[in-house]
Amino acid sequence: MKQIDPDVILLSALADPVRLSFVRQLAESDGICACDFSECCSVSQPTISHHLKVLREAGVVTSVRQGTNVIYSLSPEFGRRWSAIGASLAGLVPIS
Amino acid sequence: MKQIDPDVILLSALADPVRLSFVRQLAESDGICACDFSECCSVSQPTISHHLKVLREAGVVTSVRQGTNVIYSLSPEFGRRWSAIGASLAGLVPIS
DNA sequence: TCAGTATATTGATTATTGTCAATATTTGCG
DNA sequence: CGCAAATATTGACAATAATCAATATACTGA
Repeated sequence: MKQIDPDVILLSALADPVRLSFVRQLAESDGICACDFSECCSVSQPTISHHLKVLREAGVVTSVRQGTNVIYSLSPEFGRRWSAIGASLAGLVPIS
Repeated sequence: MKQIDPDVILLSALADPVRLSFVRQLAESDGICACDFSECCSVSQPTISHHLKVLREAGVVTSVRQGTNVIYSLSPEFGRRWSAIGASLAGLVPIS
């Protein structure tokens, strides 16, 4: 069944050890070259590219080209979306 | 690959449309009988039981028996865990 | 204890997802 | 243009997860 609920898409994007590792790295920096993700998780270049695509389509990350490189960053909307889901699921206070 | 990261386990538990629907319902109430989840998602009783087990083992819900029924509730720790993950991934302010 | 109801488990099947090798595309530079 | 480097896509396969039918277990009340 293809997902339509954007929250399920977002959660699915994060629910993978490789992708969550990527996001954790991105949370610590202002932008990471796709080529630098290969250091962490012993997966192939196509697999890295695939995971980054999943994160991008879920709205977790954004990307910009710089020459032959592509720089990935956390999406500026991600924090707000996380907060909103937390508000609806656990009664947390959403970001205003 | 079996998951060990508890955050991946938590996110995986939520990253399913049926389970997220259950959690949304639980967020609106103080406790729901397992038998009452059958109304929403047109899945069989064993499937409901399976999904509730996934949520329980991930720490999202807790359960208590009341007679032949089992009442499920959101785990009291869930909000804090959500908040902590948001803090680490998106720089959100964690619950104190 | 027995019958009835609710929930859980087992086993099998199907659907989805992660992974890689091979290849294509994009970009910068002589 | 032609080459090299970085990233993306395709196609195939393996691993994982969702689902159900059948069955087992737990509890209540007669």
